[in-house]
Amino acid sequence: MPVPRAAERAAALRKQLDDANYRYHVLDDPQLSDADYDALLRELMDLEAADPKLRTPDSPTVRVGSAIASGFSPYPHGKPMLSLGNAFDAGELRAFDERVRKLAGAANVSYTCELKIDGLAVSLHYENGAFVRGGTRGDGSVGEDVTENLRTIRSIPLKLRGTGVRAIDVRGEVYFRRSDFDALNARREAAGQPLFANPRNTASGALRQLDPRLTAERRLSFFAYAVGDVDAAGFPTTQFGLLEFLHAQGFATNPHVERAATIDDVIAFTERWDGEREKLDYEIDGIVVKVDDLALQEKLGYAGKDPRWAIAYKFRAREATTRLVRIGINVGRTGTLNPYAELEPVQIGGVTVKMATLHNEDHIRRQDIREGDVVVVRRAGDVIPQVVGPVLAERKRKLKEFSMPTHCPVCGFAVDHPEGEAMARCTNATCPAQRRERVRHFASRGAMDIEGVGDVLAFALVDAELVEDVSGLYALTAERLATLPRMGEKTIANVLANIAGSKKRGLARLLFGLGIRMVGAQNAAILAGDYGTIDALMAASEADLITSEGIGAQIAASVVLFFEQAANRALIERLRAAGVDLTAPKRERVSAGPLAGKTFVLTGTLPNLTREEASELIVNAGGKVISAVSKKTNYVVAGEEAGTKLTKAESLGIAVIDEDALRELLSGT
DNA sequence: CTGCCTCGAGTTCG
DNA sequence: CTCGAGGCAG
Repeated sequence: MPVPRAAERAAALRKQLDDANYRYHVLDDPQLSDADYDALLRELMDLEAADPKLRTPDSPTVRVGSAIASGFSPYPHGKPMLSLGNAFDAGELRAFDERVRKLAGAANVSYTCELKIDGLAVSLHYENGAFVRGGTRGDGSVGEDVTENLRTIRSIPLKLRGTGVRAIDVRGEVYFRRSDFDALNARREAAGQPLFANPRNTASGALRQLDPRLTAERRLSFFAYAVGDVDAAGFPTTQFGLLEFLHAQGFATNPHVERAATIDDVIAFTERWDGEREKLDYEIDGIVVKVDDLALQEKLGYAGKDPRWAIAYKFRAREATTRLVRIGINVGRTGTLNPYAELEPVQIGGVTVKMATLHNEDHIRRQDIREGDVVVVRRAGDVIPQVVGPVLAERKRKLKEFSMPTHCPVCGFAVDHPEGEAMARCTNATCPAQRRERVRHFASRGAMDIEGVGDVLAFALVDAELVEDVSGLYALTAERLATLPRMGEKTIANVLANIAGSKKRGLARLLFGLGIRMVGAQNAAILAGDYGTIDALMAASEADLITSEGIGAQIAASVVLFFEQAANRALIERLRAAGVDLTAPKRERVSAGPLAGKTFVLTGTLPNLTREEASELIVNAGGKVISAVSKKTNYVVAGEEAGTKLTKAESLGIAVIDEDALRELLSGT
């Protein structure tokens, strides 16, 4: 016989832990700290371990996970689990509404709008108030039995709280909270394990773990939103009422649900959440719209597999999975080896993505990305595609780990990868890839701004050996250009005129164009302004150079090193002989002006000004334009489609102004 | 030495 | 836009 006091204590603990779970996961109003919860849970586990007879199937201790399964048995669904038709814009929602109203023979139909959680649909079966088993959606009629894993999810009640329910199948979504996902990845990073790519695929993997203890560690969550077969008294008559019913039974239901009286309200709901979805602690991929009246749902019925009474409005995707076919290597103008991913083309947010940067070797290893993997691809800031990580569950066979080549893929020279540095470099200064990139950079907009000499022509010139280094551009003749394909008379004349025109861009742009390591547009302008001529700069020692604002030992050393090279000195002489302006125009020091001492950051697209124009106006008024928002920023000028800088500004409480407000500041009013 | 503020470099698609 | 890393103030 168990000691009665132990049995009583176990029952009391169970009740306390159960209540704590309910308050935390369903009511979102925790009253017990995590540490206290863990202490109580451990006490109960000890009691149960000392006397196995004290164990009950609905004890909170099952949530830490029990025996390892060898595979999953099939889980047949009573009523099939639905798939929904999709709508991608307001027009398709209206068409859906019209169909519904016509079939219903009603002038107006009201709907419920629910967030479509990006997780995995599951079905949970309860008998006489207790959770008995649960399975994944599978093909809708048969899924996999993942009962033991579902037990570990704390927002799934092991006992129903209400009475009168004899049997019920509750449907809902298992998902990962972003905060739990980030914490999991932080733990993995600390342990040197590869990171998971996104919450959805990780949740899917976690639910299909054979060892429930691993599932328990992942901390999944659950929202209930529908029922299958049900045998209960006092069942609600609307979808909205159904959600309230589920909540009363102890299920977490999503709080952001609304009744919509008309399709216009539905559309307003979808638009609102498309903008606010980033603010949630979980990912949603759309809005589920259902006819609110359950009797009307029944009447409308099904068209094939899809119900006629519900539709899923899908947001434009920001993320997709595709296969990574190959990892290629580009060589940059500074010799950096830049790995990139060749992808099977995939649509993301309306564009086809087939390439994405992989940054560097470290990044690839940290994410454990390999050729042949199925990967998650995202458009960062909705523009530049990036490979977030592999979907490990899809890695069916062994794939080779990535390693950076030890020799330059273009010229075959040794690759230098200093300890502790992110980038590997080709050591050959005359590497054809580097020469091509240097010519392209020299002609680019921020540098000498030679229209017509973009990457295609720059590469062709180097490959055809018409241009060996940037000074070669000034030695080009019409006859030589004519030997290249697609170069007609007119094009040739234009290109030559533009090259000639670039001779008077001045020292600052030229310095930037030369591509000295660590000398970008900003530092080039500072050096040009301080030294005035290239001869003065070439004569400067490291000690001289570091007296310039923002120039430290490393940059100074890089500049000196560049001008020490005989090849570079010869290059400068050829530029001089060609008549290229090697002096800086007088730096107009605007220390007064309406914007004196103020710093600005530009983001987004302004209605009437380009970024360059806005920047020039600010500088001419004595202000300063910097690239990143920090506490020292005075104003953020935001236009259409402003990015993360706007968010940052808001969080730092920095003044955000539009173009009109900027003009007011400029005019000094 | 640390933490913040900058700048440099490479980035995709239409 | 993002990441890495240099410069510099505290």
